[in-house]
Amino acid sequence: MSSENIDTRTRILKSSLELLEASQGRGVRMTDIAKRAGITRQALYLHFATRAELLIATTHYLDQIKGSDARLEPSRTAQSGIARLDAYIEAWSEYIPEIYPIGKALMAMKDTDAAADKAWDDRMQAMREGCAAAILALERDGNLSPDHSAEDAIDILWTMLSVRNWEQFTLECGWSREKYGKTLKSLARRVFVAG
Amino acid sequence: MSSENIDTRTRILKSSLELLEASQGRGVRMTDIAKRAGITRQALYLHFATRAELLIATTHYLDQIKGSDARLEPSRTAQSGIARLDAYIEAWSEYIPEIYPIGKALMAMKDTDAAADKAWDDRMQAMREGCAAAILALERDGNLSPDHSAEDAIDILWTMLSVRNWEQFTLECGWSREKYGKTLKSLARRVFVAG
DNA sequence: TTTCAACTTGACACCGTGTCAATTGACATG
DNA sequence: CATGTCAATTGACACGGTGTCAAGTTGAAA
Repeated sequence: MSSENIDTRTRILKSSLELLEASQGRGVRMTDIAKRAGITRQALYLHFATRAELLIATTHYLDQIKGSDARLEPSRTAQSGIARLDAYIEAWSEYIPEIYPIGKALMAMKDTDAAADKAWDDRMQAMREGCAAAILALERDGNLSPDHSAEDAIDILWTMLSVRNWEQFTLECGWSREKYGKTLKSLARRVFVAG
Repeated sequence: MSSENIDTRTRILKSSLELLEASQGRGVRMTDIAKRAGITRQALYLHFATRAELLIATTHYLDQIKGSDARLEPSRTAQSGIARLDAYIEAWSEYIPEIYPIGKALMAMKDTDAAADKAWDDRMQAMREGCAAAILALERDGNLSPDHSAEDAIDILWTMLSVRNWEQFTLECGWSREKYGKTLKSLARRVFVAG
């Protein structure tokens, strides 16, 4: 096994991520992660104080190995507000499936664990920045529909692009990634672009 | 106390509902419900086999006392597809805040309890019928935007009106009930009505 | 050869759900 | 009055999952 001399902490994060991905974030216990990392459950606590902390560390690990969060950036280079909106939705639709499993696990703890709640909220707040940037660019171009204030438009885009919505479209309605991306882009144009 | 000779089952349901409403569906335990109903936790199980079953019964109790579900009907009498869409969104925006607390509790069990999962899914499937009726009426009028097939439009409306979205708009974005209703109606027109 | 850190073993606490057996108290019926 | 029934009580326990603790092992570095 190539993974034998990897440092333990990393092996834990890798195991955590693999299990979460395999189960779409549902039903992954500390025991399972420990087993897969080749250590005891108790040893997990030598590296992470709580399950929430481990889950949060797993998101950072994911970002680090996939550079996922960086991929949300390129939309900033787009010229027009419309292009920026499109680019952002495209990037986001690639990104969601990757964080979904770990996001799901974190969301499941929202109600009982303040740390998990905050960690996920922070992520969603960061994603809101991207929505705001797109809407503001649209406004600057004079292309924002007069139906909504910029603030409202941001709320709407942010909600349209929520992970819960992605979950419903893909998992419940059976939409493909392509259909999701294509439809949300068209929806966003229709809702936010004037005329 | 006027509630003393009410039949126990009803007293339990009443307590369950009150506690769920008071806490917005979060952290209500069997013990709490029993205490409020004036019986022991164990006695709860003489009336309901599981927590999920009690929660589900609570939704029926809520429908019964508030006649909430019936209020989703009047949109059927509306003339045009557009009026129907409006009426449905209006009724729904009145309805959501009422079922939200118990819905929240049910949703929290989705991942671990199959019965709760199914019960909530059934509700959402019923609500989808309303969405379908509105979209189909719009299509019959020749007013459905050519951007979407009827099926896609139903998926989209259904997701737009999801409880999770309502939660985000009102709880996270701080929208009032009126703003929610008004904005969703305007959004729906813009997205679904041709021209 | 000692020392230290990482890890193991095994036990235990806490919470919330669900279960069970034995008991109590009220009420109805013969 | 005795008997039975029914709803509820008391007290105990199981289970699953998280988190904790004390004592022991192992391997590598100093």
